[in-house]
Parts: sequence; C-alpha cells; structure tokens
Amino acid sequence: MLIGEYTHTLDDKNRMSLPVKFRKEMGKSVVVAPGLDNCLSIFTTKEWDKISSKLSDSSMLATDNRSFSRFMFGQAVIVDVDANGRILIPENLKNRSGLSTKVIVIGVQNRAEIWNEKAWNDYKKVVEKQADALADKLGQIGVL
Amino acid sequence: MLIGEYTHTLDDKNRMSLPVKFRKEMGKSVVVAPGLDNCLSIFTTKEWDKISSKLSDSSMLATDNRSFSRFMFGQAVIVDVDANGRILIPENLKNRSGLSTKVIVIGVQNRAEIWNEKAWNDYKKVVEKQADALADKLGQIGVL
DNA sequence: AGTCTAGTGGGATATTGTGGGAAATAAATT
DNA sequence: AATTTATTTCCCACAATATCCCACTAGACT
Repeated sequence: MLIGEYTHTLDDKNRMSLPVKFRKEMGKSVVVAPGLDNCLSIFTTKEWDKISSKLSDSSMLATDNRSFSRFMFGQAVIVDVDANGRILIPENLKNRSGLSTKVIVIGVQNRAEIWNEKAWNDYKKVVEKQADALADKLGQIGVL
Repeated sequence: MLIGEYTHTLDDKNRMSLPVKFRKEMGKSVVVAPGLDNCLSIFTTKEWDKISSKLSDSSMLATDNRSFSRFMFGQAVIVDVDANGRILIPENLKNRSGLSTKVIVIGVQNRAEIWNEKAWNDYKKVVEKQADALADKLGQIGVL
C-alpha cells in the first residue's frame, strides 16, 4: 500500500528518486502514465497489466475506447528503476504536468502520483475547503 | 506491449526510425496501413494476420466489410526494417496523413501509430479537455 | 562520534537517431 | 540494344543524447 507525501527533486536529466518506502512494492520497473488533474500516475507493472487488459476488453464503446487507449498507451512508458532507486520521467509527461525541479510524490493506495508542487498545494486547499462534503463522505464510509 | 510517445524524423527519402523500444516486438518487417483519424498504423506481421483473418470473418456485415477491407488492404504495405531500425513510408500514405519532416510515433498496445505533430497534439488536447470522461474511464478500469 | 542510508549530482561510456554517399536496380531516351 | 538518367537500397559515419557508474552530502540511528 502506497501512502504518504514526499518532496523530491526532478534533476536536469529528468531523474526522480522514488520514496524509499515505495521501492519494495514498485519493484524494478514501473509504468509512468498521465493522470487526472494534471498529475502523473506511477503504476506497478502488475497494476498496469490489469489496466491494459481492461482496456483491451472491447466492452467499451469503440470510439471512446480508441481515444482513451491512444491517450493512455500513447503517453505511458515503462521505465526501469535504476541502482539508486530513481526513475526517468519522459519529457512529454514532464511538460504535460508542468513539473519543474521540485515535485511532490504521493502514495494513493495502488499507485503513486507526481505533482507540481504548487498544483498539489492548491489542490489540497480546495479539498480542505470542502471539509463538510469531505466529512459527509467519510461518514458514509463509516470512518467518522 | 507498444507504449509511449516519440518525436521522430521523416527524412527526404521517406525513412523513419522506429523507436528502439518498439524494435524487438516489431521484428524485421512490419505492415504500414492507413489508420483512423488520419494517422498511419504500423502492425507487426502477427497482428496483421489477426486483423486480416478477422476481416475475412463473415460475421461482419458484408458491405461494411467489403469497403473496409478495400480501405485497409488496398493501401497497406509490408515494409522491411533496415539495419538501422528504419522503415520506409510510402508516398501515398505519407500524404494521406499529412506527414512532414517531424512526426510523432506512439505505441497503442498492439500497434504503433504515426501522426502529424499538430494533429496529435490537437487530439490529445481534445481528450484532455474531457476530464470527466477521462475520470469516468479511469473509474471503469478501477484506477480511481 | 561513527556508521549507515536516502537522495542528489556529475562524468564516462554506449546507444540512438539521422544524414549522406556508394552501389545496385529500374527507367528512359536515343 | 546500349548508354544515360533516375530511383532505390545498402552501408558507413557522426553528433546528440541517454544510460551506467561512482561520489558526495545530509540526516538518522546506534
């Protein structure tokens, strides 16, 4: 289970170290893909296999499926984790998410996400503001 | 599995190098065929065989099948991958997809696609704009 | 204090992508 | 039919870039 928030560096070679707490679960190669709200998703290869098999399932409408497949597969990349626990972020994905040197890595259950620092802080603020709605949700889940 | 986005050059001899990550799977000859949405599709010979057998499957409506078969078979070409990992793009297919010197090659699971740069960026933008649909899809897949 | 580890930086090496020329093939003109 | 011209294929070379490897620093823990 991937949890927690970490501030890491994307160096000028587009390398980023995975939080050490994620490494065991991540294994020696991961998939970097575009995520929602302008973040990047990092999946384990296992998770990725699930995703791709669901996508190749033709139960989805053909045209939707086509554009979505292109979007995901076309931009995702399988990257090896190097000897220092770092991965390489492709330039196009880096640009898409507006990542600069300082990035935020967060764990979200079965995936990790990479955020532009400001975007993440803004996002958190917005969510925080919706505290009532949040409490409601948590209540529904039975957490509070 | 073919994934990722690469910017390549279509030189004045209509040669284009395949991304090195695709080469192993592509083997030493591939099929270049017209794709949907004005791109070009590149299939492995294996995939091509699957496609052609599906097309000859009579479960498809006869007229649809006939026109689509013409569309595909009529313009598809088997091309060899040269010693440098390059393939030759036939002039007519190049023109059809509005390809110039700078092209985008993307992997889409079982096939690769060649796009005019602008066309691909526009396409991505359209998909990205439909954030709701995107989230929906991801939800269906079980990512969210 | 000393050791260990996580995170980061930088240089050397290997590979990729691309351009261009030579050789081979095809087309054309006389 | 023969020579020239055009076109295609093959091969080599180079530059840019990615990959690998090692080193350093700061902090945690003993």
